[in-house]
Amino acid sequence: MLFSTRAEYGVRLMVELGRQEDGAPVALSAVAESERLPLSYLEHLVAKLRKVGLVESQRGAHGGYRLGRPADEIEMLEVVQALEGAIAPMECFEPDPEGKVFCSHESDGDRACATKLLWTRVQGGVTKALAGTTLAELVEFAEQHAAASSSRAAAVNAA
Amino acid sequence: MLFSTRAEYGVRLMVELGRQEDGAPVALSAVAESERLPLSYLEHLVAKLRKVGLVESQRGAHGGYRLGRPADEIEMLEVVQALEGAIAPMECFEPDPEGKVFCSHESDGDRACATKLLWTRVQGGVTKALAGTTLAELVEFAEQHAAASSSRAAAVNAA
DNA sequence: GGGATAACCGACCACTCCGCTAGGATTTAG
DNA sequence: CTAAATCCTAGCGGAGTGGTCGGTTATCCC
Repeated sequence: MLFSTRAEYGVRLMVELGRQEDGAPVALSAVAESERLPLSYLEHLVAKLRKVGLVESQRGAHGGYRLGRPADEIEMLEVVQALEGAIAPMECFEPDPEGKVFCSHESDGDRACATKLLWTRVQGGVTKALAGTTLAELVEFAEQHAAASSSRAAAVNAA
Repeated sequence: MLFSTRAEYGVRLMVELGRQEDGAPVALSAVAESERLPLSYLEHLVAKLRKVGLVESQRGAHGGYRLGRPADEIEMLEVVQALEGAIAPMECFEPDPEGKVFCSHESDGDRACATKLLWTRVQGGVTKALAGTTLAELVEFAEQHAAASSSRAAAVNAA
């Protein structure tokens, strides 16, 4: 398993927030119910997203969460990084501030990291996939899926 | 961390075997020493590689392991899969026999997997990177690195 | 044949992380 | 004031990681 459920749940949460096109905040309990996820666990995840500004919160009654930015300006790389921590294929890979990867064994002198070539490529593939996908895409995908599903349901009800 | 040390150690092992161009088997203890890895742990890893035919073993004195095929016919995807199990970005992704991904929540009817789009792309990126790299490439990379390292050492000795 | 060498095999173990719960404190709308 | 919501910290059971250990089998060399 490349990622844990934190990424899965967190992304689902972000999509759910993204579907709320007006700025009204969505209560976490609503998300928990519609996605059938444990509320108290979601609280931990949303805290991570809030810390990096991906979501904003409004406390008190009728409060909730909303996106910190428009969905089409949110790369999924940021989301997953906030939830899972830095994306590194291997223990010895420390994330360089500027996208580049760095192997902490490198200074060992001997050929410690023949594997660096491989992990660098893997990391490139992952970050490219994540950075190349915006939240808006996922929201649209979900919307289509929901429409298809509800029209199926309507057909069943009609029959 | 995308992968555990199993992949790291296992790949290092494969590279080490690949550097032995003649068919002579390499004792695991030799690999363990030159890569500074625990021998008894390597035994478990090499067992997985043997089970899928990536390496062959010769028992008894002067025995050891050799590659099951030429290094340039070994995709790293196979190696990593043998070591880490099927590459799936998320719990619900079951590996289809034919490269395609399949989400086990899909039949839920509701929009369970808006995230499928994202994980599919991620998985594509990873498998592409892994499948597009052969063991031969890594062996060559290690050889260059070793050459540079030893020539540096020679320079130091000469000075 | 008898060592020595090395692949095999299975059990076990400490530790960490994941997924989740519990309980409370704080803020805010009505 | 009170209900609803965010926020915060602590803990916890289970699973997986990263090994270790002891023993068994196969093979070469003398």
